[in-house]
Amino acid sequence: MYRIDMLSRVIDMAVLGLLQDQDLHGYELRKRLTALVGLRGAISFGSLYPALGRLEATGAVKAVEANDADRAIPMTGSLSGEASAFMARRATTGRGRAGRARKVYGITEHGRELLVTLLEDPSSDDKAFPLKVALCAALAPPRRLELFERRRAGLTTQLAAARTGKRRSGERVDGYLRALREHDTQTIEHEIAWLDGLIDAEREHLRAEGPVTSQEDTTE
Amino acid sequence: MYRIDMLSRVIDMAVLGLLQDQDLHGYELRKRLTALVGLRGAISFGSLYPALGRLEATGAVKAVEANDADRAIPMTGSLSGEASAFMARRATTGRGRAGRARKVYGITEHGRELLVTLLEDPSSDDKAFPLKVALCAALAPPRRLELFERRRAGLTTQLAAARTGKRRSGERVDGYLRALREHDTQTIEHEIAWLDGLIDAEREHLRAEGPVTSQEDTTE
DNA sequence: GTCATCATGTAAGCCGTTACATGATTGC
DNA sequence: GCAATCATGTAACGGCTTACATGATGAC
Repeated sequence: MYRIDMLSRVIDMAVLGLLQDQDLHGYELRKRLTALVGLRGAISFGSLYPALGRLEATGAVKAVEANDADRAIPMTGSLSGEASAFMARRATTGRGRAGRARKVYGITEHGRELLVTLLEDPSSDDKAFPLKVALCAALAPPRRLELFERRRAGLTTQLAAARTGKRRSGERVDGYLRALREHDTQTIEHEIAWLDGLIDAEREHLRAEGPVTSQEDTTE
Repeated sequence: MYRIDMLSRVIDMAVLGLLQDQDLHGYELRKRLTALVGLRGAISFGSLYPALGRLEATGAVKAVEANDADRAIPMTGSLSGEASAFMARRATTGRGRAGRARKVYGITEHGRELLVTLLEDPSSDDKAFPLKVALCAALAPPRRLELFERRRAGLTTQLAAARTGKRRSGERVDGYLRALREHDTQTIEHEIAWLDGLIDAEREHLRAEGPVTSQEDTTE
C-alpha cells in the first residue's frame, strides 16, 4: 500500500502536513513550506511539483475543485467565496485572480495514514526531526512522546561520544576547533533541556487526559 | 588556476585542511574526517576517493613516499620511522602493516592556496561554517575576523526575519510549532553570543599583535 | 509595453550515499 | 579457515537545485 521506496522523503512529509490543514495549490504550498522549514534551506519547484505528482499517483493527495465551504483555499489575492470550478483561463471569477490555471490539492484518507507512518518512522528522525516536531500534533500522544524520547536518547549518545572520544591518534586540536566542539556540546545540551520540557508536558498530558492503564498502548 | 567549478566542494576543503597538518592516506583521512565533521554526517569512501582524485588532478595534492622525518604518517598500527618506499605488498617493513598498498597524499603549495580561497569564499559559508571554524587557523587574522562577522550578520538577519515574519496569511501555528520556533530563536541567539566571544578575542589579538595602521590590510 | 508576480511543469546536472568488486593481513 | 580490519577504488542510484519553457494578469 505505502510504497516503501518513498519513505524518508522529507518533502512528502512536509506537503502532507500542510495539506492536512487545508487544500492548497503548488505555488502557495511552496511559500508555506519555505516558512515552515525556513532557515534550513528553502525547497524549490523542481522538487515540489514532482513530489506532488508522486503523491497524487500513489493516492495520498488528489486534485480538488476548490469550492468546499470549510476548507478555504487562499487566493493569494483574496477572493470572496463562490469560486466556481472552471474559473481557470480568462474567467475572472468573483474578484479577478491571475495567472495560469491552478491545481488545488487535498489530502486523502490514505495520505493521512501515510503522514502518520512517515512521522513514526524512526529512520528519518535525524534528517527531519524539526519538521516532525512541527507536525507532531498529527501523532497519537504516546507516539509523540516516543518521538521526543528517541531524539533525546540520540542526543545523549552523541554527547557521550563527544566526551569519550577525546584525543584520538595524531589529531591536532587548536583553539578554534576546541571552541567549536565546546559550542556544539552546549547546543546539544540546550536541545536536550528543551526536549525535557516537551517530554514533561507530554507526560503530564497523558496522565491527565488518558489514564488507560490497560493494553492498547503497546500496540505496534 | 583554481578551477571555479570545484569551489564550494565542502569535502575538498576538509581534505585539504587535514593534509595541511600531515600527509595521510585515504582510509586514515576518512576516519579523521568523520571525527572532524562527526555529528553532521560521516563522509563515505564513495565520495572521498573521487575527491582525492580530483584534487590530485588539479595539483592541489600529490602522492608522496611516506618517509620524511617531520611529516609522520600514522601507520594505523604504529611503525617506527624508516618506512621504505615499496613496503606495499608482502613487505613487513619495520613492524608489519597490513592490507593493500596505501597511497599517501601530501598537500602542495597550490593546495594551500586553494584551501585559503575555499575558506574565504563567502558563498560556501552557510553549508560549511563549522568546518571553516575548525580550519580557520589557516586564514590571515583579518580574513578570519571577516568570516566570523559575516556569519554573525547572517544570523542576525535570520533572527530579524523570524521575528518580523509572524502570522502570515492562513498559516496555522500550534503549540509544537511555536515551541520549535522558540527553540530555533534561542539556538541562533546562543550562536551569536558564541561568535561575539570569538570576535572579541580576534579583535584583541589583532590590536595586540599587528597594529599595521597602513594599507596591506585592504588587499583583495 | 514591460516588469513583477502568479502558476506549472521539465531537463540537466551536482553531489552524495549504498552497494559492489578486490585483496592482503592479523587474530581467533 | 573465518571474521574483522585495513585499504582502494567503481557503478548505480537518489534527491535536490538550477535553469529552461510557457503563459496569464495587474500595476506602473
